[in-house]
Amino acid sequence: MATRTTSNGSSVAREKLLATASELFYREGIHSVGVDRIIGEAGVTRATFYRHFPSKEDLVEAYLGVEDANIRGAFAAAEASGAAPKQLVGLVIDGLADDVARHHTRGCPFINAAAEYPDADSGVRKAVAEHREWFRSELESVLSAAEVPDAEEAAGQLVLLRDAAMVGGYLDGWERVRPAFSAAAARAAGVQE
Amino acid sequence: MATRTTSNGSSVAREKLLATASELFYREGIHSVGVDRIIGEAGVTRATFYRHFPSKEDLVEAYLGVEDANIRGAFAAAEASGAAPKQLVGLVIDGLADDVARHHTRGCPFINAAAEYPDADSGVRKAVAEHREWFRSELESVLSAAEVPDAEEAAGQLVLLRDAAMVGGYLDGWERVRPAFSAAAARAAGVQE
DNA sequence: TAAATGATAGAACGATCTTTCTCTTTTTGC
DNA sequence: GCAAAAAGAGAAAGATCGTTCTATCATTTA
Repeated sequence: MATRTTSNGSSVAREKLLATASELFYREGIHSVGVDRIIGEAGVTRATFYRHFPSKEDLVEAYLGVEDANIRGAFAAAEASGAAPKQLVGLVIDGLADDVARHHTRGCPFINAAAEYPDADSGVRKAVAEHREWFRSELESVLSAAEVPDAEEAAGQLVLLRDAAMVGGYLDGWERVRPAFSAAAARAAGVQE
Repeated sequence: MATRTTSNGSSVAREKLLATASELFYREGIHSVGVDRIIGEAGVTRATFYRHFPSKEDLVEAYLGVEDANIRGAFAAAEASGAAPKQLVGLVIDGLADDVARHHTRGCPFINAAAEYPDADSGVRKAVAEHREWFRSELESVLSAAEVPDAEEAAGQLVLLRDAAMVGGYLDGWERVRPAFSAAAARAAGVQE
């Protein structure tokens, strides 16, 4: 009786593969996780895997797509909360910190992926570049709306700080990074701590 | 007539292996570079490789050791320059920036390695942790000597900023990161820009 | 000079990698 | 209810992975 397609028309096997791979790629790295492992834990056969993803790299790109969509969703939710522009800046910064502390304790999926893909022309690196470009401009528009002076420079600093928070949270522990991040982010965005 | 040991008593083959591996590991990632590739480019045989490094992981740790030694050397050179403590802070910050801009354009070797080694108990991750611990305390002592108020917090911020500079320099290009890094680093260390 | 060490050369191990294939069963869309 | 599509099951390809081995040759050390 088990259905084979999910409510939004996608395939159950595909979604299971993507969820399993996302978890494994993030937790253990991309080259370290083989296709056998993914299909085993997803409870799916090899043929099914290759029906949905022509190659492993397609799956990797889909994984980054999931991470990208998650973050875009978080921004969209914050913006839909009806907060005033200046409040939104604080919400975004708190949201970034909360994300590092609770969900991304193994570093940034994009930074980690880039460490494994040196070729800047590869699909993976293009996905990374596009995500970062979006993130930067999204921050800039939030800061602009809040009338932060020199929003472009401030956005650049926030990108910098979030990269550092991701890396430091992973390698040194979030508690050790939190004070420096909070102070610097608040100052960069021109809000009181 | 070619000698088999180098001037400081080490083995020529070992040094060639280490130099080749360091280059390849940094440029292309660790799991992406196989032993065959390393011995091929080093012009050394498999048996020689395993004589000097019982396993690939030993070579990886030796590679991180080289990177660690390079940075320690740079700090030692700056300290031996005879600059006054307050000048030394500026020298160090400039040195970090210069290093990112010129030598470490593929990111931080330690951060990249950690992305590929999720097990915090592994030898690689221990090497990463030790390096970061040393780096942090070294910065703190430089800042303390310059009588920077709250050197511990300032050191934490500089670690953060250097991580970010490494990552951002690799993924976004150094020119895009430089302004934010320079401004934030100078402010964190309490020196004028 | 003799013995010990280090390096060369190359085959080969078993494991794992990504990918392709055939065949059967189940579910979906019309 | 029927044809088409999706998934299950499993073998197997071919490549590469890290590692071990047995030889032979060159160099260093005693």
